[in-house]
Amino acid sequence: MDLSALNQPQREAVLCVDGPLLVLAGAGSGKTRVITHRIVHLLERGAAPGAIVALSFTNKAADEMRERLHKMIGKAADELVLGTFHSVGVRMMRETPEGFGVPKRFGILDQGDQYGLVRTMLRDHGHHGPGAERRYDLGAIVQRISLWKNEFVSPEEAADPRRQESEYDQVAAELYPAYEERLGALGAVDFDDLVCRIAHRLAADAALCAFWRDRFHYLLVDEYQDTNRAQLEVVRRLAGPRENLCVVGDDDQAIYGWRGAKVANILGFDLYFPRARVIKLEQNYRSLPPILACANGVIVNNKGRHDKRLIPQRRGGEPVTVVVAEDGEQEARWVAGKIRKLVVDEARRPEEVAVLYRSAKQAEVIEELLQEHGIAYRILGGQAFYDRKQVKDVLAYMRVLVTPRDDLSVRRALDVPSRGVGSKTLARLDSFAQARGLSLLEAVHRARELPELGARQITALEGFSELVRRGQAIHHSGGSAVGALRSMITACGLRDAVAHDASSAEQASQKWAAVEGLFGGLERFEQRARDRGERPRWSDYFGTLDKEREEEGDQATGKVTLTTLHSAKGLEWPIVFILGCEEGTMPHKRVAAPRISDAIAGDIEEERRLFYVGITRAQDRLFLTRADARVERGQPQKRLPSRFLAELPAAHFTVYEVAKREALTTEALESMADALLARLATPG
DNA sequence: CTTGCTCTAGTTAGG
DNA sequence: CTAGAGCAAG
Repeated sequence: MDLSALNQPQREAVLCVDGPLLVLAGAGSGKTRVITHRIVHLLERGAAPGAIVALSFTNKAADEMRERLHKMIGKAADELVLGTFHSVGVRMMRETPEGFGVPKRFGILDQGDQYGLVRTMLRDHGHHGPGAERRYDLGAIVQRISLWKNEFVSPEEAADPRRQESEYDQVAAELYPAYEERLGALGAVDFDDLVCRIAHRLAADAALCAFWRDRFHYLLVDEYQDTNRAQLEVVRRLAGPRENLCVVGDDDQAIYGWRGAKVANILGFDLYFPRARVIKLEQNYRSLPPILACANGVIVNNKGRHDKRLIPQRRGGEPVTVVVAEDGEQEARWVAGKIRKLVVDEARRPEEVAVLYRSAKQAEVIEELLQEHGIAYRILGGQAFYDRKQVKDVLAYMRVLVTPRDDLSVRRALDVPSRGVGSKTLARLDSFAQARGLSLLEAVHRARELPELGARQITALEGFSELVRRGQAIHHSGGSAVGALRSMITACGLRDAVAHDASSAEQASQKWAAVEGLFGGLERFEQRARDRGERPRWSDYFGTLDKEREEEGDQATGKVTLTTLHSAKGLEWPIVFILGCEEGTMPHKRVAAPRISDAIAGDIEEERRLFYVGITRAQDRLFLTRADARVERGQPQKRLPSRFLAELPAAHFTVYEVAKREALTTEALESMADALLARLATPG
């Protein structure tokens, strides 16, 4: 392998294969390159591809890694164990289910199921519904249970009054054992189990641990600053005394403390692995010097961190621009106008531009304006396509069609659109099915046999039963499953229900557009299978929904990116805007004013890291915008500049005030540009 | 069981 | 201001 493209510390990180290694990889320091080269190096030294495990946090990151390796080593890349902690966890559990104490075919609860479970448990325990003196935030309860599991706090320990600081801790501790029991009864695990159960069992079962240690000889962990306690434990157990472990991360980019990540894992790496070697990658190839000066100037204000800084490898560059607008509207107009100038006048490609913000809602205004200006955009973060209610509903129908024994999906389909089948009827069907060992759908087909059901309910259930039979008839007679799905969806009136729920015609068509997008994805999948002369394997489709979205629906080319700061991590653009650099937004006000439902207190240093992550996304030009006032909850509010702006080194930024007059000038320019464009667009 | 009114909260994400 | 959730009436 050619190592000449690497700098000295990068080369060391690639070659240092014995013992534990911590690579502190600053933003833009060529981290991915180190990981891929290291893997290739291991292979060249004779490691079996299947013995190399590289763990990451998202499927997307894992796929990108595999893609890069594919280019370097070809087919051998397919044998590497590259995946998320969770996906590798599933893989291990499927292979040795008895070792991990799960049934051969265990189910995995998604967040919706999990919430549903906790909701009913709250009710059963009298904390919800009539007579309850308090309404609990479901998410806060679920989060606590999740955090406990990941920190190996047993239900008994959680119930210890000494560790209960709020009412929420009490209620969560009360439900925790019942929740675990219920999971067991369902033969299912939740996402947390995919990691913490692995940790538990590897610790408790020496033979099992030996088996997996023998399989996985070389461990790599990416984004190590995001690992939690359970993930650390999995890594330790798998590494064993051999400690052939390389972790890569950046404590300055730790922004997931609120979901249980422990910066201590990376800060105290040498405590857990005393033999550890530490290599710092500080040379930054991404950004121009003023941007890095700002990044360094901000991040040095944090206390608990590894001492390091970003050293520019590029030259030149303009100072960072701090843009001050009078209000949120003006801020948005200025940004959108600037983007248009960049794209129209300076011929920058839209994909070179990104707009970053703290919370997903901030995208709306920009979105609108970009639409007005006819500039294409894509939105990262926020609610994922497959999490949207309409999409989930239609997907439930699809599952009823192709995997009719999937009770959860039957339940969901039965519920939407409303057809007069509520919780009572469902409970009766459930016990009927349970008693005879039937699936829920079979019980629905035999609704007539249930004497306790009302005539209305029976009619409704028979309607549903008929709907499904027709769909299945089309599907099984060799017709298109998606065609069958379409006819079911049309017949059941889901579209009307969506229209009815929406608050405007525009919103209705937006929501339905998501459904059409899903149909499109399903059709392409079906078509591809046909092209190969096979029957579509829907279980594969359901298993790779996210990838489908990435490949089909989310092409970045020709589009400006709008994203939350969190989702921006790991990405980069030539031109970056960061909106709302104000107290209350960044740092977010909830950090200063926590709630009793907050399981983890906010952390000002984490907010600073988030800002730092934003800054370091920019390659060439960076605009930090803020408004002096903003409409909040319908009322205008005065806003103060973010304290982080005061940390920028004076020599490396300039302030640009969007005065009223200039805003007018901007608009005047815009309308001139419009006129010009219109003339250009008209032939002759 | 569904509908419509009232109340409340309003960060960040992923498997 | 607005979306989602809970509650009381049809």
